[in-house]
Amino acid sequence: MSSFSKSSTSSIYGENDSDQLRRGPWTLEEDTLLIQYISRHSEGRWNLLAKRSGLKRTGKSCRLRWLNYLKPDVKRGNLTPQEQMSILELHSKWGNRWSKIAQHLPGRTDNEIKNYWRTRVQKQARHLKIDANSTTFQEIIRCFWMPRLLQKMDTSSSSSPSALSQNPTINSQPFDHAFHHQGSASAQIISHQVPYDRGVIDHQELNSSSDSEHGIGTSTSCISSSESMNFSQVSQFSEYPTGGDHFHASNNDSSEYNTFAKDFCQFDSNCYDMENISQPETMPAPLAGDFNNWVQEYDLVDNMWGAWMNFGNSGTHADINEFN
DNA sequence: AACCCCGGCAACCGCCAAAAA
DNA sequence: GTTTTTGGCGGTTGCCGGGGT
Repeated sequence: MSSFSKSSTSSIYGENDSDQLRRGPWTLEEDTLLIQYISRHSEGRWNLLAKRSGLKRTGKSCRLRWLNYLKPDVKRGNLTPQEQMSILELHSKWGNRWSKIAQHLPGRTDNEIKNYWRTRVQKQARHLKIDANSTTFQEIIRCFWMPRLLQKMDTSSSSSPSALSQNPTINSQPFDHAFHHQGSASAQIISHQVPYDRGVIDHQELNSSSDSEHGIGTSTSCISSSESMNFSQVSQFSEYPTGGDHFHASNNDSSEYNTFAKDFCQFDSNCYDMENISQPETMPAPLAGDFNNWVQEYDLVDNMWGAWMNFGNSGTHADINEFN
């Protein structure tokens, strides 16, 4: 149990001098005190501020409260698709450099971005039983999640040029091109972009596509990094079959496939939930027990399944045509 | 209605680097 | 040049509200 809960479950003040600092949630009075003090003396010198303002808080606590909550330009509310897109893209470049990422999202704090990543993005990784920092998951984000956001961005700004082109942090061209020239359904984008039926990966293409300076979408290949094709992460997919034989189970008799399908559909629905949009009519979620029909109509899941098989087969590619 | 579970988020902690003494 | 203080960062915790049973 943390010291925070200790103080909050008993008394907010301790027994001795050093414990006379308040902890836990801020009250309206404390917020007012802090705002008033900063309006008169400006921010900074947080320890001094804590002493002189009359707040029984540490300087660090005051700073945190101000920067993450009280500061006037702190933007509150749900992250827009554009902001989500930026986070995904910038995190792929910089990793957990939350403050650096936050600098590119005006009004958003590093804490908020960190929370978004942990509660939303990592949740998807857990559903798919993948390490959120793995190359594989990054590819899934790039191939699956980002096109959804692009779709949302474009539909929400239909009167203006492509929403993506308005985001300076994203190299929009390839996705933009894919979006406008391959149809609006994300399933189409994905099925065209994912070369899962390729047994050999073009490493020249891989190298160009993993150009970190340009970030996402610099290639039409979704399984793009050479690292991801080393199959060194097979152990991560131990719950999924590693033999090519399983892939023939396009009928309902493959429990492994069904497990994968369930997880994938959960991932899918979570993506929709996250963006607060409804699934397009062109790609409805499959009904329970009707998954195979859905698969045959929309080649989304079997593409992903093919990807698993590619990983699991150590390079022996699965023939996704067997599905259709 | 009561209980449980879970996700979101505010706030804390430890560590480290830069600035100040 | 050394020590102390301050500020910033990333990781973690636990409260709280909503939904499900």
